[in-house]
Amino acid sequence: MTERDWRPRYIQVAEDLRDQILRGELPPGSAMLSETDLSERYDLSRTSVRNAIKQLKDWGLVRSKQGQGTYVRAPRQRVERRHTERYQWEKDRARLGEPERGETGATEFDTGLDLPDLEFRAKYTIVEADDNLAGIFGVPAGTALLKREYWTSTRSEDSPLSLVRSYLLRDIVAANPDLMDEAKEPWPGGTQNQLYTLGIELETIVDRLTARPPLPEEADVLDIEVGVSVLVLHKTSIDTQGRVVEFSEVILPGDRTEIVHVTTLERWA
Amino acid sequence: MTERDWRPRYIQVAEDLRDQILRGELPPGSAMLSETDLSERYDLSRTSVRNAIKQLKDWGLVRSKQGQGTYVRAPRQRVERRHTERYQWEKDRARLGEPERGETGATEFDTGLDLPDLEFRAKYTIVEADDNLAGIFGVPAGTALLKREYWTSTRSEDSPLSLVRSYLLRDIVAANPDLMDEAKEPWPGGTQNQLYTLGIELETIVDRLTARPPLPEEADVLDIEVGVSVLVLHKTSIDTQGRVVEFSEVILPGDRTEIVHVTTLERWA
DNA sequence: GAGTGGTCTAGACCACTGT
DNA sequence: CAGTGGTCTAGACCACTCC
Repeated sequence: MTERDWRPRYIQVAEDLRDQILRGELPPGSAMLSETDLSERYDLSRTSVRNAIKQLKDWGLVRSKQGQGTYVRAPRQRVERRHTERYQWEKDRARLGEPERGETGATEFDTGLDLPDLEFRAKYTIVEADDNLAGIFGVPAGTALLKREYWTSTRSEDSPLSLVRSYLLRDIVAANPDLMDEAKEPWPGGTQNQLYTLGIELETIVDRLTARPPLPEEADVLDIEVGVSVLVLHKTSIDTQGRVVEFSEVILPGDRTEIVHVTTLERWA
Repeated sequence: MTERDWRPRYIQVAEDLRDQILRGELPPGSAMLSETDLSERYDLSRTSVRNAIKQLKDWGLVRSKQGQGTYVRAPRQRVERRHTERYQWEKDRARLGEPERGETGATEFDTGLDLPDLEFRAKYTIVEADDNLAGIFGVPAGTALLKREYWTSTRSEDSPLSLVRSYLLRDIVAANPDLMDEAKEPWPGGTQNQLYTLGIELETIVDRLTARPPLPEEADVLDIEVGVSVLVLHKTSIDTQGRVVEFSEVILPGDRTEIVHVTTLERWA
């Protein structure tokens, strides 16, 4: 750390520690000096040192555990979600019989993931459409919807890869009682196959993407610091008749998710 | 604020103020009580009150100005980036003559925005490809690249909508000296038209999206708090011969940007 | 000059984790 | 138990803005 710097001391400390982490002197998983040690080391009060550590948390570089210490975060396994290909792939398989679908070896569902070792929990409820959902589906507010919530994770890690809230019109789904039974999840073939059993063919899927800091409960469930961002995906599925048949909100941890979209352009003559 | 709560006082204060903001009792733009006033009001030290305010900043709800006060942030105008349509639209116009392109009334370029009142600054430099860029373009490390940096904003607001770092192979671009002159920006017709003057036709565009907290300098330039997220878009443009001809990194403020991708599925027979 | 937020100190007690 | 981070206090001085 250089002398004579006009910036706040705690920022200088934060940057010094950041550089140590980025240079690999403080490898992922290693413990930092304790706050009291750091305050001696940098000749600062513990409050200022905590300020510096707060910065590092906001940058997503460290995490603290009460009673233990502060550790350098390991860059976690990043997961690619190739939406363009995935949606078509799911559609291609939606009409196949269950054996063929099973043979793909993939647990296919809403998240677009096809890792072989996925695990998830589901919860179904019936809710009434609020103004926002009513607008999306083009139905009156108060219309009954089937709300499906998913917590998806890989078996190897316990922190979920995604949180999903998915909505379907109850009156449409009711034609196949199996679809209203959360115990039937994971449905082999995914949502598009579920819709196929109702005679619905999807034609268009619209992804809308934003980023924001996680809500406290999301940070908790996804096992991320408040200083890490989440991707918010609003996915609208439209069938061949132009009806909105499904809407889902997917919350993804920004530090481990990469969403891929491929646009193929028409050739010039 | 209810009595008897096991959570930290500063969190309770933050939530109390958050609720006041969400209920509209503290409208956007209004000043909050000063830190000293708040510490009297809640019977807490100024440090704890500052802790609460830090929370509100992390949630993106308020901003402080030294010497003035702390103000409720106005929810900013959200900008939609409809990538799927945009890329094709840009390609359709790339071959038109300049008059026709001008007639569309849009300043078209890399960001995918077509607001009529866009303003931006550009900076061109020649750099050598690092390992990462070399891998993307499939060229040896050290190959000369034209690096173009853009700061885009609307004329009505002074905070930029996006930061763009775009890379092109210098040896390809050199065929048209106009393209290496930053004073020629904004190029009517955008990047696809620039490439057209070199005889290059794009066929595929790959968008890769992630979210993370902003770096300090990004937060500064985009005028967002460190507690607000940014969307990071890595866009790779591939021509009809499968060559990567452009790579760009776009930084977008997560609180005002929504990226839209439309996937059209093939019809069942 | 008065008031604001930004930084910083030198303490204190607590909850939690290890041994 | 000792050591850790989490919370909190009651001060202080500073840079900045507005009047």
